[in-house]
Amino acid sequence: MTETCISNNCAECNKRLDLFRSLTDAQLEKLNESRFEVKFGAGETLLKQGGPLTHIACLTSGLVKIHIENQGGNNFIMSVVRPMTLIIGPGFLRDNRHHYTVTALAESTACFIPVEPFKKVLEVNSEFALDMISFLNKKIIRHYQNIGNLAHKHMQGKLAEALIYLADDVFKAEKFKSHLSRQDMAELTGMTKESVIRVLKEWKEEGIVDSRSDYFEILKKESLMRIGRNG
Amino acid sequence: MTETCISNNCAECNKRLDLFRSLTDAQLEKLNESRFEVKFGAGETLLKQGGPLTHIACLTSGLVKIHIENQGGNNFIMSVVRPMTLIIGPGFLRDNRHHYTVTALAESTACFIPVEPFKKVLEVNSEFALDMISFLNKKIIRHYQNIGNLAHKHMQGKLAEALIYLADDVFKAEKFKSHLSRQDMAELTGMTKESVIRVLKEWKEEGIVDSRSDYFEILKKESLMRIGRNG
DNA sequence: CATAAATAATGACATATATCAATCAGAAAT
DNA sequence: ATTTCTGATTGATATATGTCATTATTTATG
Repeated sequence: MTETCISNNCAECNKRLDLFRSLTDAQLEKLNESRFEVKFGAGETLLKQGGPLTHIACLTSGLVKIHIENQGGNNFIMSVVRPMTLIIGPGFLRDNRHHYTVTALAESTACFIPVEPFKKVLEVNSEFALDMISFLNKKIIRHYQNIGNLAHKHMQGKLAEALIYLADDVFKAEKFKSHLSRQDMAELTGMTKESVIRVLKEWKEEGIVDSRSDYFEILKKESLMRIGRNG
Repeated sequence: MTETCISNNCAECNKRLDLFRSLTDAQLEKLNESRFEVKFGAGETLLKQGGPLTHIACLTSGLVKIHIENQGGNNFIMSVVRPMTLIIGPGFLRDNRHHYTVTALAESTACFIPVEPFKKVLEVNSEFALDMISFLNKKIIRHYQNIGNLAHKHMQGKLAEALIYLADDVFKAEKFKSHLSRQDMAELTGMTKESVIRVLKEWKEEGIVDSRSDYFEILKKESLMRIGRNG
């Protein structure tokens, strides 16, 4: 472990990343050599859209949102990311710029690895390269969901899909503390915060979803899934 | 050339694909061995969402749309694809299903290559694998545009972005015959066909875009880009 | 050429959702 | 405990866009 490391998660983080399962010890070591960890407070920016993509990041603790910023301050939250997830933007092997911003939702730590050694390892380990392609394809499938939701669904459908995404893919529980404000929920769904509030109120009255600030509990999963499906 | 080949494009198509630039002759031959070509009429389906992803496709002539189908018949057109483009969906190395449908907009021919030899070549040629990652990242960047447009832009902004996409990325000209119906334009932008018609009429009166059925001519590119940017 | 069919265009109307302004509640600070 | 501040909530209103019905235009067909 290098002395730049802050948390004891860090030494192990590469080994625990599923995407790195095919790496040899020597290859892991190559990545670890130049790795360092940084701590972020809630609201702080880990990576900035438009900025240079010099490192890949791995969240080791906390919670972050990945969002694209439009002109006019209109954000869209692409995903909410928990620890042990690799963050590598589509600028990699393209323009080497960030195409999204990553912001901490809670106090978080992230491990940074320069792209060069990462690229070198991809070049010599084809199994890893295929895993990387699979990893990107998974992200693309998720984008299709986003696009399908935004293109034609009504508020209820979009919010239902967002809550199911948080429950199933992010927090893996029916009750969770999201660390997301109403404004964040709006940016996750492409609605306004007022509309989020109104739909949430409606569902609380109907006993479908209970919510208090950033805490959510899905009470009638089936109903919510039906609302999501039917738009 | 195998005897299943119909057009003389086919024998050369792999060599002309930019993505295949790093392949050796032997690797190209490996892909060519099991390659075959199929002809499609306008409106016919090349690949069906949900169906098995057994082959990758390369459009050799014509024009196709790649679209995702929602329950309730709500489509969204992700991209319009011209010849010499590889079509490989995100089900590759994941669930081996198609996550979108590909439909011919005009009479088209496509070359099909089984995924297995393709995967084998990826395994032995790391430069090719990196090119593949770059190719996927390019698609992801395009998805971000789609998402940004759908999340917060008004009709004029969305339609402007769509026309600029067609002019710059697909047809590479300010005048083009799109082969897209008003319904297709609606599905490309997440609007209704009536709204597309109304905005197009408005722009014809203002001299920004001229249009007759599936023919478009962008007259004031600057204005259109401003509309697209400001939403 | 005449007819049918499909697609495009128009207009009237409904409604979902954004916008704006005001109030409320809980957290943080003094 | 009191004040301050931020975010949540509510309500009134405006408006963008969808829906539906009708007519026009183009394309296909016998």
